[in-house]
Amino acid sequence: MAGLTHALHMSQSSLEDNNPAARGTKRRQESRRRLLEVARRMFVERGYHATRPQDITKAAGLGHGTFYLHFKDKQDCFMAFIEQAQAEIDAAIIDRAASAKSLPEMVEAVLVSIYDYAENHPGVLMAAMNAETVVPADKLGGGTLLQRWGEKWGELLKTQAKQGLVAKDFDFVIIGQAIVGAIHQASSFSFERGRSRASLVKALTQFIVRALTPRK
Amino acid sequence: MAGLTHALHMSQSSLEDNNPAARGTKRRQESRRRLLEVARRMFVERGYHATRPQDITKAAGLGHGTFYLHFKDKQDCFMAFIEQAQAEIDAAIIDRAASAKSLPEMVEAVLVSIYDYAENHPGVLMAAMNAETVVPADKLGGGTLLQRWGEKWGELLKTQAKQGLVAKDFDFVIIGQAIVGAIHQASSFSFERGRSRASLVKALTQFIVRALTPRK
Amino acid sequence: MAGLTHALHMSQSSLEDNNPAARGTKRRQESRRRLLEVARRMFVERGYHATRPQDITKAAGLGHGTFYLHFKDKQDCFMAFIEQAQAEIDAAIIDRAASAKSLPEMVEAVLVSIYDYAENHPGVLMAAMNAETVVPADKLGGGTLLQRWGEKWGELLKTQAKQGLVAKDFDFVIIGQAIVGAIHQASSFSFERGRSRASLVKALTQFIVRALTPRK
Amino acid sequence: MAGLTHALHMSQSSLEDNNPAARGTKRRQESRRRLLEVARRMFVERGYHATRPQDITKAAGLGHGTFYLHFKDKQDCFMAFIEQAQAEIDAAIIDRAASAKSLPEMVEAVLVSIYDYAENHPGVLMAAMNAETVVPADKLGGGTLLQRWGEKWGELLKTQAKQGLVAKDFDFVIIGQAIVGAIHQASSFSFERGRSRASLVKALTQFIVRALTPRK
DNA sequence: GATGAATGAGCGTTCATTCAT
DNA sequence: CATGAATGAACGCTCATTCAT
Repeated sequence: MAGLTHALHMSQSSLEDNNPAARGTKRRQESRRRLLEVARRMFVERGYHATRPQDITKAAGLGHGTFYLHFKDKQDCFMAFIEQAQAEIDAAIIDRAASAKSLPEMVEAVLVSIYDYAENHPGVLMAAMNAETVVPADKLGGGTLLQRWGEKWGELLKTQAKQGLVAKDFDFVIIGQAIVGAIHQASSFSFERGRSRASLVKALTQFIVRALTPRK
Repeated sequence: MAGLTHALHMSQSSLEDNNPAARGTKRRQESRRRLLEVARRMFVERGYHATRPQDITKAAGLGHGTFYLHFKDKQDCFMAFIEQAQAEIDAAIIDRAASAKSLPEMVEAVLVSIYDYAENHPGVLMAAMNAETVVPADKLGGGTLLQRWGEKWGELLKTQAKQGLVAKDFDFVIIGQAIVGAIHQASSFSFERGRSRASLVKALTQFIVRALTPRK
Repeated sequence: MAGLTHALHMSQSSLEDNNPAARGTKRRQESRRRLLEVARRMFVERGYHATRPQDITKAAGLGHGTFYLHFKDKQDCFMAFIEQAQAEIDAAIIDRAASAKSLPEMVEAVLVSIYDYAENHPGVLMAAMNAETVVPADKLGGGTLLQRWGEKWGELLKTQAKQGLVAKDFDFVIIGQAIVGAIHQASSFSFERGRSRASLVKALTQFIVRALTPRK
Repeated sequence: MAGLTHALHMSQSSLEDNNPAARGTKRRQESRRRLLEVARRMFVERGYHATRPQDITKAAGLGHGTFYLHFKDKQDCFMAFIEQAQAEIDAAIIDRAASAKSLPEMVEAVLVSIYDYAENHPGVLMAAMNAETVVPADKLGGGTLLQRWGEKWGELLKTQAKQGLVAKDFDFVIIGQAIVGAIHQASSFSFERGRSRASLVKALTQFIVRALTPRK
């Protein structure tokens, strides 16, 4: 499963800046942290359009203008949130998937980690996935979160195919997308309908494994 | 394929009004038709937030106030558009899927009809699918378009399973969602990347059929 | 003196619009008139930067938004005021100058009419003259008010020179500017210092006439 | 030409402070000097309203707060610039005019020195002349730059008249203003239109000398 | 003396909606 | 039935200034 570990290392730029001058003082960093924390909560709970910079700063206990000390504008703040969230999500899923030993195990590991993340950070996953409905898409690093996941799945499956664990006659680029699409839609549905996580994991694993496993 | 034909008969409320007084004259109906036509084009091209009622009425050659003669508010207009679009999309897909004779044929028929629709009505499908990012979700009839499609697929597969055309040991509710999710994501990706429609149809059909076909 | 009568016919576009559709209803016209009237007063009394669109609409007894129904933005409103004022000033001065029979008479007529206008519309003349400190200059029609006046004086003097009323060996383009500059500065000074109008008119006429009159 | 040499000795207050405590260290003086240098450049290039204290301190390589260590507020800084500029301009013009031997020579000397200064310090002259459109006029020492120049011209001409070099029957207070007005307007026009400096100097000298020279 | 993060009143502007005509 | 002028709450954002460090 090592294939998953060459994770995405993108868009960390605004998360940490090694230039000591730009990194800012402790106070500055603390303000930014609080703003981003509040912004995250509000973007998730109310959505982008219903969240005003004023609301964010007020809830963070700061003045209106402070917002623009840390973010170019509202959109910039949203993107900082999205990048943070996507990095976090990627990390959470990769950590678990990396330890998987077989195809079923991997599918399960990914599903479980997604489910865990979604439970522990309600709404964040969905916000991250719908980021491109708010920001002109090309401003986000390399397409949708789902698309990037799909690409990783594709690469991963290609590797697995070489080892004979997955049928070789697939268009892995498309199949990668198909799988993450299946996971996404089935998961949102299950989650929303309050269905048991176990049944979801079982059904999806079964579906994906059957599709991919090579036949004699 | 009859399973698919009990289409959605929901939320027609604002499409036709049975109150004889309000049903209106020819002129009234004509105004509404033009408004909705323009609204559809604008919602698709510019998005919900970038479309103002003024823009719609102006492009329709009507006065601003006329908008509120036909729609309670902007959201109501958007929902009318969404309902119209969803009905249209459902119809377009059902028509073609209904004639399929086997699982592969059906998968292909659905894919082809989706692709055709998307090509002939650029943006409409995506707008319809992202409707819930604009309207509080519970106001839309019975969840997401994708969810409803997933439910239909589920029912359909259950029927097919009884006939032995599909493996019986699936949780069809979840698998229905998984399939439409796979289709959606793989399709958007292919479409966006300008990949050939044939390769998409082939890959997706292969994937879905392998997953579902019962093994000896 | 007919030279002065081919007055400037520029930038009337926003003062009156012959397109019946755009001309608007009586109510619309009335609103615009009131806005412009108040705007004029405020721009003159407080200056451009200290006048907020809100102040204008409030004093005009209208809602904030109404401002933007009639003017693209604050600057557009200012320019409408400037154009109105300049047209008015031009008219006021031309009317009187047109009846002059000799050089001294003409100088006096112009001075008197400027003085009259300045007294009856306090501040307007200065606002009109300093318009280019507020608007990027090239957006105003053909340079400064003073420059345009200077050009007219130049043309006028050229005509007079041909008739032998004015010395022929002048660079009339520059002299035109010099004269209006002299008038402007001497007038503002006199006006501000509360000096008698008669002494101003006498001194300036004397100065200009002596400079221009041909010697034997 | 001694008349011109009793230059303006006003409003030096913020240029040097005789309070020994506040006069400050070398470092302090150096900071102020740099701020004023940058401020001057920016006020000239961008104008008062488009220049923020932040821009000044940043370009000067100082912290934002430092600005208020040296200037009460933005307006105070602007006035310091204006006073500096006016003193500089006065000096530049007086130096040259002081050596003139006759009326034509003097007029020419003044024109040449103004032109030279304007070329060597682009925009400064204009900024200095329009200072009162930015600062409430009465805060500037003794009226407009142009007015003060006009007053000096008046005094000068009175002296010349006593010597019989200039006609005696003028209201020199007004004529002084008229002359600087003529110079200002003709010069700005020529400068802006890219006309030759020689033709300007010739035309203006001719005009002024003819007006003032006593007749037999 | 110097700093720069923080401030918040205030800016110009938009737009969904109303209502007199 | 249709109109379009009018509305005003609300928006995202700026910037001269303060003050704790």
